[in-house]
Amino acid sequence: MFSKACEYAIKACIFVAKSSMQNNRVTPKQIAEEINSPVAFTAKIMQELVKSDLVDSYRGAYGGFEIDKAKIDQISLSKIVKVIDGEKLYDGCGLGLDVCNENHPCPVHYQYKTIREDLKQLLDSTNLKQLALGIENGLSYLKT
Amino acid sequence: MFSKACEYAIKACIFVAKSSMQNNRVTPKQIAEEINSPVAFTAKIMQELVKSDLVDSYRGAYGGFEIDKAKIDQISLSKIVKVIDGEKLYDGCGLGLDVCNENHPCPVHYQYKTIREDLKQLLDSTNLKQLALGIENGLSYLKT
DNA sequence: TTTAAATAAGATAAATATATCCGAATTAAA
DNA sequence: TTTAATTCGGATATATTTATCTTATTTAAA
Ligand code: SF4
Ligand code: SF4
Repeated sequence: MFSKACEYAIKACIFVAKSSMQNNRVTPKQIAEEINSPVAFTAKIMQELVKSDLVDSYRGAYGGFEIDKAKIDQISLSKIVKVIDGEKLYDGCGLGLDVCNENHPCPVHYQYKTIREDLKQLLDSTNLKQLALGIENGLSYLKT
Repeated sequence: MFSKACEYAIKACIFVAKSSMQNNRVTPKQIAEEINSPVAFTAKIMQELVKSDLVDSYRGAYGGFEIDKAKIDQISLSKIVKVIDGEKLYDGCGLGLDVCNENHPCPVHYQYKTIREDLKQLLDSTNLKQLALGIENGLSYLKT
């Protein structure tokens, strides 16, 4: 479904969001510890998220990553997925045809279409605030 | 969604099924031509499908691949996907937690669960006969 | 029995995804 | 101004996926 990098990105964002709601910046080391991921790889992914303006970073002592509190409920899963995995889950073909439209459908088009629509809907309508609250309330977990 | 190998496998099976319905065996070269895939890689994938008993192969002159006509509507997409990509799409976690169940859900569990159920349902209920007929009737295409 | 056409199998290569390492730049505080 | 903590960027390493090549084996028909 998602690439490993994207899984890490989603979990990292949830943790950074939760921390930011508590006014704490976090380091790659803390993130990796919290989501059970390789530190350096996670740091690389954070850089992409920063470049794409989903996360803010501050260098130097007492620095780290944070997300503007006012933006936390504006960041949907789809924004994160698009930054890391691109658009293919979003509008790619179930069977990877180059040309992919209603007039030239692949064999699974009719079955797959509604599922892709539902997935889009899910990714668009789920934001970091909801997910961070889920973690805070013990309804869900970032690692085993 | 699916790996490249799995996309080729699905398309190849559809083409073999369609050909078998017309009593024609097909070679890897014909398959690759028809689904726009690399010949040798496609041949490797066909071997896995044969080993898993989804496809029959016949060596030597006038040989090739075919699917028992009586079995074509018994082969669901889920069987093919499981052979090539394994169970992870089927029961893996949206965010790749090692432990994945209702009591210890990942953050997207509640949103993702129904989509995964729908996808399962789709893969289980769609069989090669339906898909092959779709191609035959010009309702869908195997390549661009 | 010979030949040509075909799959099977194993080795190898190329491309991509995942992961690590290190030095440079930045910054707040002592 | 020095130090320690931090991100940034580039280089490198490893693993996995995708793709190719080469040889052996099988088989139907001539
Ligand atoms: S399912 Fe439909 S939209 Fe998706 S690739 Fe196939 S034809 Fe294109
Ligand atoms: S979505 Fe649910 S079932 Fe899937 S990995 Fe997450 S917790 Fe597990």
